[in-house]
Amino acid sequence: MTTTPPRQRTGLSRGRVLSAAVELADAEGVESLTMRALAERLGVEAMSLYYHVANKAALLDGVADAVIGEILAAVPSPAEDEDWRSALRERILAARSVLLRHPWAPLLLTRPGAFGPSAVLYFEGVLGILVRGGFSNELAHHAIHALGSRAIGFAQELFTPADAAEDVSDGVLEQMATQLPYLSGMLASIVHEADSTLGWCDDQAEFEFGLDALLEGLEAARLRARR
Amino acid sequence: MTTTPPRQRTGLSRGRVLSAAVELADAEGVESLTMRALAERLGVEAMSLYYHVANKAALLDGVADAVIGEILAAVPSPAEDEDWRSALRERILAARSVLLRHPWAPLLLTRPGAFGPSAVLYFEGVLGILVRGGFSNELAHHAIHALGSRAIGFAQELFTPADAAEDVSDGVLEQMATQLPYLSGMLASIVHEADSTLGWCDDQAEFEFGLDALLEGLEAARLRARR
DNA sequence: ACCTGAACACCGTTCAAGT
DNA sequence: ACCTGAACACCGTTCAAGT
Repeated sequence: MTTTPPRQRTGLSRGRVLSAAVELADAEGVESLTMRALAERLGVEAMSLYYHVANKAALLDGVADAVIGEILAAVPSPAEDEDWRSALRERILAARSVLLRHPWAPLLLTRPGAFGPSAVLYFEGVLGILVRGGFSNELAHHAIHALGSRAIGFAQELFTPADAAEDVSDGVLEQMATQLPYLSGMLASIVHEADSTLGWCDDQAEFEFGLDALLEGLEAARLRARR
Repeated sequence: MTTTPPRQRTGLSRGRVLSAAVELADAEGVESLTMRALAERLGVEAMSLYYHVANKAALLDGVADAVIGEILAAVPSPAEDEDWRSALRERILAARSVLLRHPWAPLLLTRPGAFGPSAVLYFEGVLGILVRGGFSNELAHHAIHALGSRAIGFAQELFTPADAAEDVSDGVLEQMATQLPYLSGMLASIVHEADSTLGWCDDQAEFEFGLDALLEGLEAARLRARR
């Protein structure tokens, strides 16, 4: 009898495949999450993965739901006396703190098939907070749509003045002023803001501002509905 | 002298490559937008594309900006006497109507490099509406972040009760009731809603509800800032 | 039941070469 | 200046085969 090498001999499983995929994405980025690289990380041949996962799309769906599972574990259960707004705010910011550890997750979460069993449980919690807080089923449904990806802790943006910031260094801002008066004015103002010490925008602060604006609008809608 | 075949002999250009890419994505989906397929559509060899576009990433960035260019052409210029809220609402809904013709566009627009010259012009317009409407540069900046992808007409969601709808047909809803009381309650309510005739959710109505909630929250923030 | 090896069709991209 | 052909490294996935 020869002793096996000190590699794990537990055999694969869907769970081990998915958690290895999360680790790989964390370490090397999603673009490096290939069937072959994942197999190598598990000390196995690429084709072995197909026994535990139907195909690459199913793998990515599973990884997305695994991230939401991680969120579920991190999310606090609302206190009895807490109002809906701060309970929901707390839950969403907890979800966000998990996503910050997995910057690649939003890409997977916005794929069509990403809505899995953990997502169902997560939204059950969100919905419970809303309904117990006085939202009708219909209004709570609209509220969840209104939150969009913010409900799970991320906001998709494409406005990145940071990219334009490089060009602003020399006299380009003066040149911009005639063609883009509002943007150049805003950039000039923001440079002088004290609290934008690192980078142009404080992502966390912007996320919370947007979340609070939305929550305020939803509260107004709730009050109107009660009449 | 032999006559050339009736194919366009204009030669390639960055513009022709990009508009052909948009057409291809519209017709076959983004996943079919490969360098080889795009070349074939243009009656040219795949490698010829690299003369007009640095690589595939640059191609996708260009396509994303081309879509925003289309949005720019469709967006109305606000009337003189229009208040910021309805002017911005109108602009965003016009952007959305363009994106509905390119369902694949959000995927490209949320890529890191998608913020191009047309996006700059688009946000210059948004910012102008806000500043003329009484927002300070700082608050307008926060407002643009708060709008996120909604500013260009789409909302990223992953809450798709429609996917769960299939399973609800038989007695599963009763089975759900104990484990997922809130979701099963909401699903039961929504089925009975009159105006959800086709499908579960009216995407356009949900988008407008979320947009209006956000605009209401932003207006409240503006009023607070003026004091 | 679980894993493998060889092979296939398809990518993006390089490089030297044509006109 | 603009386009091409052949080749390379790398994908996801099939299939028949091993244990």
